[in-house]
Amino acid sequence: MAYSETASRILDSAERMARQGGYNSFSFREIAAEIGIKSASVHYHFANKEILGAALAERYTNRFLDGLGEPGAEGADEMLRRYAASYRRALIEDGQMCLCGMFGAEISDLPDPVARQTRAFFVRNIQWLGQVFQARGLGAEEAETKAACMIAALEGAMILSRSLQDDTLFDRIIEGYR
Amino acid sequence: MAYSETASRILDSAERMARQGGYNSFSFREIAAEIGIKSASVHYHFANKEILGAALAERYTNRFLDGLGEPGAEGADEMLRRYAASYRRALIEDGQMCLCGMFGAEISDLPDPVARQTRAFFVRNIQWLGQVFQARGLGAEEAETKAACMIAALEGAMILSRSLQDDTLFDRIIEGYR
DNA sequence: ATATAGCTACCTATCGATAGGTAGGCAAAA
DNA sequence: TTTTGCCTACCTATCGATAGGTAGCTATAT
Repeated sequence: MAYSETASRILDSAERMARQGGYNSFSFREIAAEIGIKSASVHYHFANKEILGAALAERYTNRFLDGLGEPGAEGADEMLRRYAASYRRALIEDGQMCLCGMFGAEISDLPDPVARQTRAFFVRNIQWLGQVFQARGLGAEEAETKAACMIAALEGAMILSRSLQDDTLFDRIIEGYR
Repeated sequence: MAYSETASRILDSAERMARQGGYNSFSFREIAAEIGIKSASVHYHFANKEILGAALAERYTNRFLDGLGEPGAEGADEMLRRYAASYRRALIEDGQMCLCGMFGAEISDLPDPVARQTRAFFVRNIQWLGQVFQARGLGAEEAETKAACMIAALEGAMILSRSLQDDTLFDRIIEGYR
């Protein structure tokens, strides 16, 4: 899906808000005010909130996986290091939570299309990381469990580091994965 | 703080909603409707939302730590097993997120009193678990990092298991800690 | 014993602000 | 001439919060 200039700016704005306070923290009005249009015009680009929310999660997932490249592009150790570095960038450079970590926490209250896209983020990430762990010689099942372990640790590390306002905590937590 | 019958029911109701959808997902009106009083009466017990939110996090933290007992009550391995089991209960029996994991994810959007109580949850949990890891012979600093690691893994495991609607995933993720 | 005063735990009614969402118009581009 | 992208001008529902009132209990003072 290629988004127009305005649609992209809507998504940028919504993503920033959602990564700070979750699904209920972005609104058509606030997005519109931020990018300089009217809230009715936001509805022109995204008919309703669940469509916007699902688009948010989908774009985030695609960008995230694109940023990772192919799981076999380099040696397994290097790919694991890269994976952790992606989360580190999201936390330290953007100063924000992982969008799908946030949505995942509140998933039971999300409209179905948003919940489905959120699940897709985790499924695709487990697959990607699972391939890296398989390259390290693990069986398919064990590799997926290891992948889920690492993703859980990274999402949790983001929550703790942000809560305690201590970026070095994130680094110390993920030290085993670098 | 000892709460009256009604105040406790308000907290119960708000906690359930907050653990599903975060800080913005509980409202005075909905709580009131659920327990059979008017929203103005909820304000009688908790003057405003940030006071209610902070009380929520404080009660949750106290209950959680009370449920754990003293970190030196049994051997370190047993205490670690108990700690993980507390999260498992919250997830599997209640079918809900950790309240402070949820608040932690959205901490940058929370009123200060709520954010402070949320931080207190993590600080006190790291201290508790840190003592267990020290009992295993680790130095104070290393023990606290290990503690943060484990808490991060558990909070993350809750998010993944709930998102993917797979309770067995939680167990597989925390297998190393049991 | 009774009047006074204050507290508790609710109520009704309403406030301004904000939420998501819609109908219909208008100007420029295709 | 139709589509695109925005606008004005609304709507209904809900938000947190407040004002003012009431029934019933308790404690003190007369």
